[in-house]
Amino acid sequence: MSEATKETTNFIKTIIEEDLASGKHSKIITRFPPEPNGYLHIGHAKSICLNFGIAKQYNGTCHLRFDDTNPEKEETEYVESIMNDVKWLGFDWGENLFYASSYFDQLYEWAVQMIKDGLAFVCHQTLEEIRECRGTAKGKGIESPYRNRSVEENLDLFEKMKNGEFKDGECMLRAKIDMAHPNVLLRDPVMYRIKHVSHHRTGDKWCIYPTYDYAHGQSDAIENITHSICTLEFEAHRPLYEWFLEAIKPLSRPRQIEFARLNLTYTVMSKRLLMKLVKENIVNGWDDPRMPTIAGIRRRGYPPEAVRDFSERIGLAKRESTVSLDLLEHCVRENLNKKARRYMAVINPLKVVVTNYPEDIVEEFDAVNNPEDETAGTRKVPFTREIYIEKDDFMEEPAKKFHRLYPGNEVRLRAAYYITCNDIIKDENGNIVELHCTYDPETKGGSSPDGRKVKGTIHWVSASHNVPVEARLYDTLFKVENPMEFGEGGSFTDNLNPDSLKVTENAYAEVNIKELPQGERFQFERVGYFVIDSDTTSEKTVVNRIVTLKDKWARLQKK
RNA sequence: UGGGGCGUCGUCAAGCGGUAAGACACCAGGUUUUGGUCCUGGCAUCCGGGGGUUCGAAUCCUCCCGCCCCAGCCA
Repeated sequence: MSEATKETTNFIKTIIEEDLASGKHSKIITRFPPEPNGYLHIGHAKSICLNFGIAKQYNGTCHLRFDDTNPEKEETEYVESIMNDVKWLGFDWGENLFYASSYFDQLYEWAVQMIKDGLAFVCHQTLEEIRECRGTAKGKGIESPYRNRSVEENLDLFEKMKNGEFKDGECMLRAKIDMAHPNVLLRDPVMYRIKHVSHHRTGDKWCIYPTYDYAHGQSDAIENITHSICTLEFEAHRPLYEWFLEAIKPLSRPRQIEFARLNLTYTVMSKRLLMKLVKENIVNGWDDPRMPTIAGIRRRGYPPEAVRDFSERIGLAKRESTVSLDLLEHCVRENLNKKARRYMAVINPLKVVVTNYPEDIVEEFDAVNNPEDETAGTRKVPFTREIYIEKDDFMEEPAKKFHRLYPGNEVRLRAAYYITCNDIIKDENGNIVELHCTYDPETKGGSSPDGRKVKGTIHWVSASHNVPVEARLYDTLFKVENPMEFGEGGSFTDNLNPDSLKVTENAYAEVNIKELPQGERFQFERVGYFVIDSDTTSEKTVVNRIVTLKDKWARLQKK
């Protein structure tokens, strides 16, 4: 079950294996090329795992390259968060940290060469003129009147562009391809635009910046990338990617391969929409545990190994798809089940007085830390006459097949004693405020010498020896599988789940919780997996629910 | 309607001419000091649809249908 032994195959790995077998490549080099203009999300995690995973599997390398060709949107803050996220996922780019902006000189030289070869020209058309001349999808385009300028004039003009002699948008460098090409991207695409804007790395050195199409393939070539893996929407760009490579003829010829990006049920993945959730304070920042951002799932408590496992299990193909959140949660549970220690906590307390138990005694029981891992050992849990149990674990009038606590029934308190419910104490409004039970001293530790069976085992916390916790119970941010399905004139925010976060009022956990460091993941038995949140202080312990346990009883009740 | 892609179980996804892997979900049982975990069994006579080629097709040919991407000086 370990992730390392569970590697599957996919069409990209097949291509790589063929290239290795044929001798086309002896070393595989991939790259993860984020634009530093936003936070990474789990969709990026798929790409990161793919690119770094392939490099690892085939003894190659994977570069981290910031695709920073548009200074208007990019910031250093983002490059830091991106590096942090990649590291958290467990990948290491070693010495291979690059920036497209490092290649601006080389890119410029190549552009000059292209002008000399008659493959590029400076165009003075306006934005509107370009748009009109590009033609419609079915009609042909019209050539720019500047298309046939002489090499000398183009060289002179391009130099002036670089030297800042033109205003933003006044002119640009275009590739000379074919205005009648059926693929509109090949109708003399823009290579350089003028932006008198400081760049986060090159400062004011440049006022002309290369476009994605002109920069990406060449950056791949400079880094000797063998397989340039990107998402489906770039498929139509591939002919252009190859055209530039053919025009420039760099030593290295990378190959672009496209795959379908990840979509997940009950969430949205677009940067624009995630930005809106943050900007409008619908969530509490980029690292809100309900966000699909890497920062969000990290704070939520998802283990990076589970994310990697998920990434491997979803497979890879070219057909667009939406993966069920169930699979991600399954990966998280599977990972945590084996690693997370168990503790007890009562989320919604109901007081129980064990009437035949001495008043001034505190007994300590040994509780198993993790039934899946013997080496995890045991811990001491204090037991007293007054305890809390979960409200849901008691029913005055038991439903069918309910085998927890109800009048006259005996249940096991996990790791402690068997108790039987004798009395229900209610307030003037008829609300149950307290239960009176009796325990059987012979059942110490949770088993009876006579071997009698109890059907239910419930968790509990001492009413006097505990630590109050603020438990943040997270659910999906949206209440429907596809948040983008909304009515006319509506918005994806119409599908927000009003119960995506519930904060407990008076939850109590066993004292051992106090020792756990921030970021520690564990299970509250029978409740779910939790993590110590960064909002925890010496006065207040805050825990986030990572994921619930599967609940067969809840399913039974629905029937 | 121009160009580029894609259509296999509820959701992902193998399969590449020899008679539909696997995972998640779901259903039914068993074990159990977590109604958790674990274990056992079930779950596409059928591969978007129609024709054709072939002893034999999800895999080849053909026509049709559906969905996605492309008209930023974004990536």
